[in-house]
Amino acid sequence: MKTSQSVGKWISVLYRYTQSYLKKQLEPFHVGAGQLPILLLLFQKEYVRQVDLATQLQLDKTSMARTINKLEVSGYLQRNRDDQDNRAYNISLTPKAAKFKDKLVPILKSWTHILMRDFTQAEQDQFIVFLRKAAENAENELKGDGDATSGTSD
Amino acid sequence: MKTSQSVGKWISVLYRYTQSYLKKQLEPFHVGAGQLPILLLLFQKEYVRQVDLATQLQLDKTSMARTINKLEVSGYLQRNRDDQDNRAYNISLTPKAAKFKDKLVPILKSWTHILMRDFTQAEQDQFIVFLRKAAENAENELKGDGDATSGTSD
DNA sequence: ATTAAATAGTTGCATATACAACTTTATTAT
DNA sequence: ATAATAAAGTTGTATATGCAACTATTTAAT
Repeated sequence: MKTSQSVGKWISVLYRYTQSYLKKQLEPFHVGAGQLPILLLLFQKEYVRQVDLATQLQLDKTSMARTINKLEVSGYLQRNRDDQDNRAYNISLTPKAAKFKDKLVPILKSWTHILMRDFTQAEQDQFIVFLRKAAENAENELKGDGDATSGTSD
Repeated sequence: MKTSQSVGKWISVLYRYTQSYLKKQLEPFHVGAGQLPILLLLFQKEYVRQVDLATQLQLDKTSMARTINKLEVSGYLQRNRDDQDNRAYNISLTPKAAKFKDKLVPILKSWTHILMRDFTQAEQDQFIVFLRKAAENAENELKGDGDATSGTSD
């Protein structure tokens, strides 16, 4: 099998399909697909500093700034200056966002369900293991992990 | 394991890391990551109609139009009106693109190697099977039904 | 304390991409 | 043949995202 190209290709396809599906499903709520990860994280944390959102979601901080801005304008988030650090914002959900949770979670589950059709539970788990491992490998490469020796052999 | 969110998340992370890596590697050649799939396809087909490029790469035709335009401006592609159909363009590589192949392929391979570090060959194959299957499931959902059995060629 | 260096955020600019609406050509149906 | 419909491409507009450069603060160094 010609692995060289396929991984990237299918990841790209899956990414775009996912964006497309979520965009459509989320239309009634005036939320974009890119905004979801923030909400999801905040369903669990109460409040998080903006920079930490970027780090934890592995997004550029400038993208984060803009995405948060959209969510604030549409009334899902609020920003408060951190008492300790006057540069930082603490981001937290509004009641509107809390109420939205019950709509959002099923949408996400439905998409996962669609993607994983005909996967056994074991396969699903294995798939996720692969994805995480690949992501970790990617991250080690991009933030210089030093050992870049394995390069182009094949 | 919490599958519901993870698949989408890691796909997104992998997609973005891939774009980032390729962008950097391709900088010297003035080619963007989004332009690669077209070149790769044309390394194998001599010429392809614009609309077929979009279909085969599973990209929107308007995105395709713009991407092809960039590649034409930077001298990698040429468009010729189809003799039979005066609406259609046949897209083909320029010599510049042909020469670029020797640089491009290793870059792609290196990224795959990075992602697949510590994967056995069997795991790599399995991973690809999962990705394709998920993509097929997604496609079946988004385009109601239809033939997602692109199979064989990649 | 002052200054230098690091951090949190923002803005400008660029790429990748999709959807809707539109133009130009082809194809089909009557 | 005509009209109606479909297909190939393009343009306007919007989202998601990253990098460089910049501002405002905080922290570390001397």
